Amino acid sequence: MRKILLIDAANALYRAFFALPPLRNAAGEPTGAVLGIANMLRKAIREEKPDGVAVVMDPPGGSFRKRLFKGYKANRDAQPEDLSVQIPMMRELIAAWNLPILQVTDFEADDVIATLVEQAAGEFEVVIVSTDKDLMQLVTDKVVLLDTVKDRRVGPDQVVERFGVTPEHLLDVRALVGDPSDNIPGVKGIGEKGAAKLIGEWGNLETLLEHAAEVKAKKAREGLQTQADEARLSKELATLRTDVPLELGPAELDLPEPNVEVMRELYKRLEFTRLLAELDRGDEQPAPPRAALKVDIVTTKKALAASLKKLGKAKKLSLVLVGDPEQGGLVPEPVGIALAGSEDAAAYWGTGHGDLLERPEIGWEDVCDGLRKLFEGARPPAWVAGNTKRVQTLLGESGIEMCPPGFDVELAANLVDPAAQRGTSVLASQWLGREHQSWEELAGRGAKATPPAEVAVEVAGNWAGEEACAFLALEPMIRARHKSDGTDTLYDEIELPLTAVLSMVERNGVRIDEAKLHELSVEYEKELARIEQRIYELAGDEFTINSPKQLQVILFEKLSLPAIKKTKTGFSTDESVLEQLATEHELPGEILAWRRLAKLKSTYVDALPRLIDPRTGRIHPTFNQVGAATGRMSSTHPNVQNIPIRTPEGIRIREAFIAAEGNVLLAFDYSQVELRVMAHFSGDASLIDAFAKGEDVHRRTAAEVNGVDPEDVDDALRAAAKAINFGIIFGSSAFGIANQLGIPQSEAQATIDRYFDRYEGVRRFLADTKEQAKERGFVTTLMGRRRYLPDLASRNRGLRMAAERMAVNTVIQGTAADLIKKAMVEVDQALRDAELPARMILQVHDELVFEVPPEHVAATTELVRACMEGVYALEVPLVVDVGSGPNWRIAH
DNA sequence: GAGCCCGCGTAC
DNA sequence: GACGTACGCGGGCTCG
Repeated sequence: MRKILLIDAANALYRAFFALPPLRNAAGEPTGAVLGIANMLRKAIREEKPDGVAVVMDPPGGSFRKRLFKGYKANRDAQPEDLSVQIPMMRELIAAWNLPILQVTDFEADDVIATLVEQAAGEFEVVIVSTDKDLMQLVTDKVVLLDTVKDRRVGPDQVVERFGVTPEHLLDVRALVGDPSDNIPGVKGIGEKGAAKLIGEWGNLETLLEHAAEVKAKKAREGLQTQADEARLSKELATLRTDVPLELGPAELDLPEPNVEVMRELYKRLEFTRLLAELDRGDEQPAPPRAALKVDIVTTKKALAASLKKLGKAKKLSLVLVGDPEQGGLVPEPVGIALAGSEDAAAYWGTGHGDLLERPEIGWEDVCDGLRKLFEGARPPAWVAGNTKRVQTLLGESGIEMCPPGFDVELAANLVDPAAQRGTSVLASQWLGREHQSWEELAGRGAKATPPAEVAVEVAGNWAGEEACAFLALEPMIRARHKSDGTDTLYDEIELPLTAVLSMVERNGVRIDEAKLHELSVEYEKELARIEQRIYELAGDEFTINSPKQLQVILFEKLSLPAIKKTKTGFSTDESVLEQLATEHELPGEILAWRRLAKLKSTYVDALPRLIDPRTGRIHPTFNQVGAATGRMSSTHPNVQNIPIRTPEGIRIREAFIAAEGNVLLAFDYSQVELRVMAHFSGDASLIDAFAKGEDVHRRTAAEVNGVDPEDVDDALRAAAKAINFGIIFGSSAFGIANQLGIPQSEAQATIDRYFDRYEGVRRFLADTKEQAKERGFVTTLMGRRRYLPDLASRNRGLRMAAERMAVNTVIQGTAADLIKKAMVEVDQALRDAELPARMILQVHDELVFEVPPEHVAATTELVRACMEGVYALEVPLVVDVGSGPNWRIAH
């Protein structure tokens, strides 16, 4: 029997897009989804050996279903720009294969496929490459769905397994369940399990609806009785048409010869190196999915000695630690470590694995001894890891001070494309075209995950060894990319050395005054209870104050206060709304007061003590060196970068961040760093002059924009100027600024216009930045950090404008991040050189905090300030404000 | 109960 | 639609 292969292009494209890391070629074009399709086509044709192939696509402009039901697919998100631009590339690819594309106006791809299946009935075997549930109704013993990614086929048995009914009954089940992704309503209260049971009992939808009253489950019965029409509509929507007019029938499909020349050019342009190599080899066999790899599983002292001998010869070692994922604090002891000296061989030293059959006889101490032998010699090998900061912190805690790392895979990949931040091991495997699981895929995620210690030592070892080898293979590829992108200096001189500095910052940690927080907790508790009673009195009812949903009922239904703003799910009760309502009723003001205290209590006062490490009595935040797409860092467990400062109640929390016994805190703050960066880039004469003279820039701006003397600028004028200065950095519109200042939009616009008349250079900088970003598809910071912004080319105005704001903001925010990161590396070195005992303990975007004995305050102040101010010669001076004291409130 | 999203609020 | 970058809390929903 002849076999035909039908490719559901949209399904494959979406799947590849979301499953694969967002690869790009050097020209900045996104290519990941097309690579996915290319692999899928190659694999499906090679393995299925079909007699005929067709690619099926949805037509532009939707299908007849939209007329049946206005809401059809209405809740779909807009197609991401990075995906849209890959559709023409996909067409090029299909053309190179010489495959026909079937696309019929007013019918979806699913209908085309159903029609082909109908026409093929009995005469052809049909393989549909798709994971779409709607297509499962077509499955028979001659028609299967193929998932090339997971290598899974869906036949009648799999449908029964998945849905509990045979394919013929699937439509009825789908009618009840609906499909949120297509906005098909279904019947509320009935899920997949319930639907299968009901259809199993009653045979089909109509019979079930007739006997709805007899259904036992209350929710389902009521649903069926009230939503019969929805169910029928859902069924109609999910029913595939088999009468689509087609230019080609199953008998006309064949397996054409691909156009190798066209394909080669396309692969070259898209930089599909592995496919290209395969094409050039004329290789019919696929490249091996896994590198042939040998992992030496070491669990005995004897084997460890032998392994050490072998590894001792390597000039470079790649390390992969296996252990519990960090939950903040100083990470726990790992259960094993993989070490690879070459791309095809690794060792895994297992210690903590609990296999009963082969419990390792070596312990973590033995591993540490081994590592010392390898790394603490006179000429230690270079070393590489996925997250070198974590390795340094963790081994450091075990008493092994590692030399600075040679390469950090996650960091390096981030500099190539900061948006590509998910699952680095997976991403890594994509660069190499090699299958490699993430740890989550191997062991599961969250509560259901197998703890590392319970994963068999061979399994963990093979995984870790594979990853270690992959890192070695990745290094030259990513380095080459850095070189061509111009991110190599940023990487070598700032980001990589910074890992060691941050590792130390995390290990230093911050001392917390637990007693003080406890006091605050008790005090806030009392006050909250008091406000709570008052709120219940005013509301005339008890409710969960922290629930916006319940609060809406009280405010807008019970008290009939005016609803001012909407959120996605209802009416907003945020601060600005409550502020406005406070003029009409006493309750909103009390809610605000309650919220402020409750926020402080739950997020800081009560949460911080729980993070104190009992071994050090301090909190040890984890810094994500590339936490933000702009290059800024972020912090977790806790987030030390959003500790309150603006309100009197909030600032008391800073008093709980204290210096170690016999020390003080020293805080260094870059003054107006982002505005200075803007002055530098724009070359704006007036702005540069203001900074050169050390003036108060906001005051100067207010004076210039309003044509008055700086002495005559009052608080309101200065505040307005400040809002505009910051607004420029954020890309605010008149609307945004008007909102923030509570002035009419026209007035805000007039002020903005006057601003740009006075600051011509700033206007030009904004325009130039956007224009260049559009040309290149990305922006760069002072140190060459890149951020791709594909939405700059979007046809959607909202998306495009947002991307333009990000472009400007990234240049400024990212440059400020570059500067402080560079300063951190240099300060760290300078403190060592000067042998000062100051310890860096915090970074808050434009601020560095140190802990230092009082007798060294003067020297440290001098040295750190000089480093920070001299980090880069901008067109304007960099100025650092310094403060010191027993706690962070006073030091800042 | 775990996991996720939402609304909200904190910082720079 | 309208101001950029983060993290984290409690409520509440879904799923098993």
